[in-house]
Amino acid sequence: MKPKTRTRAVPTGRPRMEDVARLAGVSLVTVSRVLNTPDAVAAPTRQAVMEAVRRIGYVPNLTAGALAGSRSRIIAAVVPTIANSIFADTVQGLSDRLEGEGYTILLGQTGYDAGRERSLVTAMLGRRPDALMLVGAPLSAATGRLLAAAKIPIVQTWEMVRRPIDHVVGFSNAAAGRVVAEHFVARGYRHVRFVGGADARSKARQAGFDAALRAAGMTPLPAVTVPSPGTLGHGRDALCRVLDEGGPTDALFFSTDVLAIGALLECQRRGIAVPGRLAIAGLGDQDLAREMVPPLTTVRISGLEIGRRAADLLLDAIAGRRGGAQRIDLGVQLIERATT
Amino acid sequence: MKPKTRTRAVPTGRPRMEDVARLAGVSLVTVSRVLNTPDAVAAPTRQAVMEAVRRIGYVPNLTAGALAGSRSRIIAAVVPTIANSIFADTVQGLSDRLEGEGYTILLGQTGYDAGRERSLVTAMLGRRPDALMLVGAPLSAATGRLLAAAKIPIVQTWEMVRRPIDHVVGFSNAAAGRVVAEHFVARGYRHVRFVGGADARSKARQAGFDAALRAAGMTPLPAVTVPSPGTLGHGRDALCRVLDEGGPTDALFFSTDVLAIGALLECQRRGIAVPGRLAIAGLGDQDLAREMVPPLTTVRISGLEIGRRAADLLLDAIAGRRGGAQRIDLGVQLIERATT
DNA sequence: CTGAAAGCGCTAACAA
DNA sequence: TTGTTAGCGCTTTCAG
Repeated sequence: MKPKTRTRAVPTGRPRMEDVARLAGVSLVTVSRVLNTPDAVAAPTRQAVMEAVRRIGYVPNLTAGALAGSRSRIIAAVVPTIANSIFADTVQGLSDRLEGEGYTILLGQTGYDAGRERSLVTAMLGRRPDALMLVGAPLSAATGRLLAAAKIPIVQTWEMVRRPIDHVVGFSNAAAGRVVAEHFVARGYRHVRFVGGADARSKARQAGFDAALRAAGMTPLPAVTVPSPGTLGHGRDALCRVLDEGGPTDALFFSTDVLAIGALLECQRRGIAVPGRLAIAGLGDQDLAREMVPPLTTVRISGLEIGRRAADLLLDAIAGRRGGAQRIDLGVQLIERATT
Repeated sequence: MKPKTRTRAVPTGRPRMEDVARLAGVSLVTVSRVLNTPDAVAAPTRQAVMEAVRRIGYVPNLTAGALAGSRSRIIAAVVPTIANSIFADTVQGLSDRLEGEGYTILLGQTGYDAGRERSLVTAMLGRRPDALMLVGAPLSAATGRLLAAAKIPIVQTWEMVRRPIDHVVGFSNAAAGRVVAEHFVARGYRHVRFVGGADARSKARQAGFDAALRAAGMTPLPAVTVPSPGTLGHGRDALCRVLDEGGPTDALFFSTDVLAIGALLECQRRGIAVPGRLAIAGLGDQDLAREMVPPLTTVRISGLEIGRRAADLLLDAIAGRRGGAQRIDLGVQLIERATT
């Protein structure tokens, strides 16, 4: 037994392209072509190869393909959190568009933590994705540098980031705050207040809200800060705090629908008339906002659409279509319903 | 200029391990060791390498690592849908546990479609994940074969699959239906009905529900079928259908909290007394179920816990700990609240 | 239209 | 503790 070149690296044992080639009686390259550029191969050859693929249950090793080729066909998605959140819609939109194009989604959650974001992004970049989507601005400069150095198409979402790394698909969070403020003013509310998290988007909504109030000659009451991500419980707690303080508050703008609905439900429990005693507005226009009794006034934002547009942008960028960095502002729209 | 071995494959242009090695004055393997098994390298060497890594902003190519080594450090997660769904919690739980261990999550959605599931699983398996989590049983035998042939740890969740591929972390959907049925019987409801989707888990809940009713000498009214994934709108529509038919229905078991809440809100809109005129129960015990007014009777299922346990199981299996296939039944618990 | 050769960037065995 | 060597499974030139 001649010990021909002892194998060092560990083989996987799974069928390889070479096995398919042998069975089909063609060379390995031909198999590769059938799989990647079928039109470049004669029909009979193609069929023989496909048959062989089927027979041995060959599943191409995309890791090897990614290493050898230029593209990994992986898109990374970085969101603050996925559970009970509006970002799930964005991931869905992104994924729906991309799966059909042969891309796979790498998902990561930062939990609004800068350190976690950094290690997450490092790990994802290590997979050499063809593009990356993230929500908002990086939580730290280090992450920003990492992203910029990656030299791949990047799309930031959910806000019109000031100094974008590359593309942006979002809306003005300040404008969202403004339209609610203007609505409150028009409705005659005078003691209004913002409730939201400490994250950048929430702060931007608050800033826009406060600025519009001042422009109308009003002084916003101090904001109520809640943890991110917002939950129904946080919305309820915020309402309790406002009520317990016993101030003159007559309208509340919550940074997200979830918070607003948590508060609205607490009002129902306590028998507080909405909007009679207290007006409530949210942001997101989730299904539940429309279905609530009474239906919630909110700012319409389509997380799904953000995801889809981000996907389209990334696809174009990967293909080398379009010129420079795009900045897509999806705009905001106030949906006036019964809680204000 | 001697044209030494013209490069064929396309280099990425990003710094490689070799670049770090040169700068640190060590060999390539040493860099690899510093990154993977730092304890196997002398402290001064390690520091020199780390410094070099920092200087040139080296991000290890995990694709190359996966190809050369045995592990990809990728875990695939296959769920029906992620937006507005209980599965988002499971993905979160899985991801929370796994990220800390250096794994990255590949996410895919089947949309309850067998064909899409098949191509999705093929694509994911092509990335050679170290393990895979999926919700329930494969939608087709073809997917099942693909999964079994992958020879990696697999965990099926959200149901105690009859013939599992490998591990299972779930609960008995039939038992969930049963506890609700028994509760309805005990409460004295006599004209009860199931509302749910056409997916396997929903059907199992219905079967358990119907069986328990028959065991109590009752005949369940025909079930109302809604599309999967369930939405608030579907719940509302189902309620409308039941009401329009004008039958004697006095209690409704919805396959998910979302459906139940959609119906509950419609009851509020129509001024239908719950549970006076109609009792409503859901499944999932999402935050909203507890916060609703009145709070919803439901079956507690922790999607987060399912994800966490699945992650733990997979981690053990990858490490070679534990013996055969595990079957973890998290059980079901009826949470009696005010809607029944 | 098909094939041969040359890597992609890294890890694993082996030796020093 | 560190270095050398031989691949992992595929795509990409370049020839034919």
